[in-house]
Amino acid sequence: MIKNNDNDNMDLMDIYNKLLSQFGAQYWWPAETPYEVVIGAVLTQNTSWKNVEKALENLKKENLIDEKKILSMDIEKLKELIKPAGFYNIKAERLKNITKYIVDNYGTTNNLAKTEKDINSLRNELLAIKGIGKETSDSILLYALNKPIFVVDAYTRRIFSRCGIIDKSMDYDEIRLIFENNILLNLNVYKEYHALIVELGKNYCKKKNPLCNECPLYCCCKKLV
DNA sequence: GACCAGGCACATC
DNA sequence: GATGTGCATGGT
Repeated sequence: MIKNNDNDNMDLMDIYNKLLSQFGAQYWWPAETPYEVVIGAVLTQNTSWKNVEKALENLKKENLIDEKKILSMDIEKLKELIKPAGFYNIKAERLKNITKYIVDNYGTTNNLAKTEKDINSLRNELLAIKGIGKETSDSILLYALNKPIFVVDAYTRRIFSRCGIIDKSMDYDEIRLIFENNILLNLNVYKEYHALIVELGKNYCKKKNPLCNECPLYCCCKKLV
């Protein structure tokens, strides 16, 4: 897929293996329960994970990682607790929205994970919730519900367009399908690949350093510069 | 002080 | 359909 002097025909699985050997397994998502994944997925929208951790810690201190408690609690109190994660007014609404969907239709996130419905049906249900877009829904499907769907985020777009594998103009699902059609259909690979992309992005592929020769994928990118 | 972070909805053209 | 903007805190 990529051709250059250092790596001929590197495909998406080669890149996966390269990242895995560089960074090691990430064991995502960092959460103790599926519902904590749901909360984290909403809180991390356009927000660094460090800030999300502070908000999650506030909720954990009061034993609030619980669907019924979040649903019934005062929204102003919820805003206060998640404030460190930013955008707290809209995120409190979004947490209420998705939690109401879970409780009304499945009771708990654990029950939701056990449903017989296919991935596409579940995805459409999640996308119908106000505040849940594609990345958030797919993060929940993959990491909370253990459904094999590839998560595309800003790092995925940035890194793989710099590598020339995808085009910047491609929309979310086009990019997602490129990955799903070119990597092993394996839950663990899906989980690790996205986590490894984030790890790579945080360390080497920020907006400010578009090309860093320390980057494990430098060999793939430099021909493009 | 500017810029950025594991998005999303909405307005406008 | 593409592009722009508001939402907000905390780290670099």
